[in-house]
Amino acid sequence: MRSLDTLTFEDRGSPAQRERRRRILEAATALAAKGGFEQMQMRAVAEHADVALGTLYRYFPSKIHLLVSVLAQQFEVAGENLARKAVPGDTAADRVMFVLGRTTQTLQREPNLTEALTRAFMFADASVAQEIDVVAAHVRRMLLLAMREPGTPVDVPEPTEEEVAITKVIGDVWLASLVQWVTGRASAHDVATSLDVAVRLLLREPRPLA
Amino acid sequence: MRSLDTLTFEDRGSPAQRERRRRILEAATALAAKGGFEQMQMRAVAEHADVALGTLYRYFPSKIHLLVSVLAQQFEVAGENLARKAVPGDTAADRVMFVLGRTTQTLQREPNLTEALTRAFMFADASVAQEIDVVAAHVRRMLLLAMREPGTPVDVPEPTEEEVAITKVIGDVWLASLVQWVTGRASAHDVATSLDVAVRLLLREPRPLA
DNA sequence: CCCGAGACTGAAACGTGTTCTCATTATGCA
DNA sequence: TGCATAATGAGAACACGTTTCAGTCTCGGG
Repeated sequence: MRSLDTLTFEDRGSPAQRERRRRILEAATALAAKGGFEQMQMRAVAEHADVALGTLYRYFPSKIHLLVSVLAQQFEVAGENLARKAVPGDTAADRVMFVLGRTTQTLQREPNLTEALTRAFMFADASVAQEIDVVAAHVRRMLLLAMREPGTPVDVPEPTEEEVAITKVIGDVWLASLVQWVTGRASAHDVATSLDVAVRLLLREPRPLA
Repeated sequence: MRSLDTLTFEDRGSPAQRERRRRILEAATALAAKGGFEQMQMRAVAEHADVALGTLYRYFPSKIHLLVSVLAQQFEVAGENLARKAVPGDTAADRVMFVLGRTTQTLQREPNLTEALTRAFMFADASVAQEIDVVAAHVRRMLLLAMREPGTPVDVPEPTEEEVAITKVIGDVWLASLVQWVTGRASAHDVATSLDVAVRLLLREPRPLA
């Protein structure tokens, strides 16, 4: 079965097909925002998007694939917004915290949607690797952008191993915190605190060679 | 050794009930070890444990509850083994890495079981908070034990905020790495590397390394 | 314009987690 | 002991993700 959903593949197909895909993602987003993971049901998505259930499954081979694709779409928008103007903050830690705080706030404004997307992301297995990579790349890029001096291109010069390692750790902490938040095991404040601690510990200055 | 509250809960009921509970956990563990999350099916657990399906659900209100309870049990055993002798290593980082490496290795020796337990843990919602807390407490305790000088009791003196924050971050990274491993998005080596990086960054000695 | 290959639809069907029903058995108490 | 209550067993039933299938529609090549 052909997978249709990475960015490069998104533009494939006839206009009618792109339109169907758009309607499906829109319906999935709306339903997830309304009732979270459990209430975003495949039959309901198909109905709202006005496609047959079989067609929905041709476009997205599982509920998890669909939700992770929604997540990728959300991060794409967030990444674009972020790239529009320079990240404020004097130190890397400040800038990273700004980005994390802003994105986290956006996510928390739609708690049901975030719950659905986070759980899907966590439950995804190897078959969703392609979609997962899209999301991971967005996150990595956002964090690297923030760690660099404002105005510096994100990939020139190549990020150091240390920088990549730090973005990985921060991404992990962010994800784990979000999971705790969506499952009601941590408050929004707890999430902010965890991130603050992690960023302070990881990006404290001056950074001795590690 | 009854160090944690679960045991008080676990010991409730008649001998026949405790025996049923034991058989259920045993069957769940065996089935998960054999076929992972998907193949640990509730009907099969009930059959292997020789209880009716309804009874299984009276003891564990969902598959997730059951698997997280198995996880708590596993960590209890691991914690006991760990407490038996002092953690080797000259620095906190060394000792934490030792504990993480050893536990991770144990988990990776039963990949299907670990997959099942990790996914259940990640998928758990607020209704599983009690079981989740047991697991989290075990992890926190293990890491604090390793960070302290060998022989120091883990709770005397009270862990500092910084110590607790660090254990939280390390726990998050550990969990995120495990998720990536069980979903085939990272190799065992990748997990070790992630943990090593995180621990080095978080627990680097105050003075630049000698 | 027509044809054939896919794509789409509508509906049924399947698998597994979960719930429900009701008869039977175990338990604790007067 | 005998009874009220709760726990258990056996199995049907239900919900939702997923698959399948027969028929219909669409579209690009001849």
